[in-house]
Amino acid sequence: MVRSEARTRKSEETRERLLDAAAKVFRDKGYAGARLCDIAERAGMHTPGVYYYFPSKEELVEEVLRVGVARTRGYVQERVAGLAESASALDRLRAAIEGHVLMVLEIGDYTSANIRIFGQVPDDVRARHLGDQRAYGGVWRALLEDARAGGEIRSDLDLGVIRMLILGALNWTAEWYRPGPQTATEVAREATAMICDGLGVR
Amino acid sequence: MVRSEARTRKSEETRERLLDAAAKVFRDKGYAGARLCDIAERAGMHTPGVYYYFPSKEELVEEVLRVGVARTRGYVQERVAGLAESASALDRLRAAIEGHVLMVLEIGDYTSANIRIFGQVPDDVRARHLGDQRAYGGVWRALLEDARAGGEIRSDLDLGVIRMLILGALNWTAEWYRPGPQTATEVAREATAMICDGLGVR
DNA sequence: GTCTATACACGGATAGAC
DNA sequence: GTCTATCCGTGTATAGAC
Repeated sequence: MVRSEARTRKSEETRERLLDAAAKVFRDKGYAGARLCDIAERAGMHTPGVYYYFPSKEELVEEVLRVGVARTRGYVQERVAGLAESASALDRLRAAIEGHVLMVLEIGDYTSANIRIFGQVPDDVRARHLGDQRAYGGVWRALLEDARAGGEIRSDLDLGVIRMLILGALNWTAEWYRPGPQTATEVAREATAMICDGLGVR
Repeated sequence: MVRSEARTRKSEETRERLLDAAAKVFRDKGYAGARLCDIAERAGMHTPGVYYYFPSKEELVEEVLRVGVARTRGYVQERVAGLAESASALDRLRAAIEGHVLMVLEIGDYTSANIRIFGQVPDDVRARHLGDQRAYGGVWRALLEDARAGGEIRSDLDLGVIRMLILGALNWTAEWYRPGPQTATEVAREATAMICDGLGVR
């Protein structure tokens, strides 16, 4: 019993190493450009070893996508929930923006992988993943609608479009940000400033 | 002389058909996912025909990238230049936002292709293309700095980061927008509203 | 200029030993 | 569980006819 548990744990760890490696390689090379041998090597094994854990490249990428949204949603919700009761709806939106940026730039290889490869995976994989994606979109929809209901944001905006513009600004950071000139927190600060308050002088 | 000119013109047209096809296929499938046979078929020829016009897949994608930024920059600058003399720096920024969005969503297959595949092409192709990309970035840098110099936008922002956040919000529309609920012009309007004025009530 | 035929390399996936 | 060996489909690229 103990032995088999230990074995299971080791297997669990290897599977995770493999997923971690897959997230990084998919993010860097894209779906079609990522080779299973690159992923295997990064996880310290050879190509066929992958097939002990996942039946195909498609199922591997699917799991990366799934973990990506799940962790992102969890982290963003946690940050929003961690605010004081007195926080305004706009403050909650700011917290979500900051959380999402930190996941993309610092914490989440799975998050950045998800962002970069979602548009490249085979149609059936993307179709199966759409539900998870929409659930995360729902978090943002609620934040925006709360803010509008509370009169904290303008009433003349199409919140569906605004939601995608916000996520676009944040997701695109995965394409250009390199640590150095600015920290991820600074990028998040610029984002909340522009999105909530605009560039124009007040 | 006439004969050879006619031949050259036809060749020129075929080359353009091929590039048009390449832009669409690269945009839809990504760089690695795009097959030369897909591109050739869409252009009404067979795979080897491609090699009469381009020596390799890399040089083909390079040309698509080049045309993409060139046209985008041209169109955006044209729109900005078309404004009345009395236009403010913020109005000029709004015109650039609208122009860029229209290129991504309606006019420019090469623009959307560029956006979606730039991060996927082989390193040497991307390196050769960086100069063009930066030149277009310069257009936006100038617009933002003019606005700041004129006191039309807040002085506490990092314009380098802001520039990338703006382009991110606009570029990401290529990932989610489908004609239907909103027109491209409406998306552009939401973008200018959020970016220049912010979500918060004034 | 564009075709058919084909060389050639590569990457996903399987077989079977250990 | 992970290895070596290998199959096989696919995609870039070339040869050479028309």
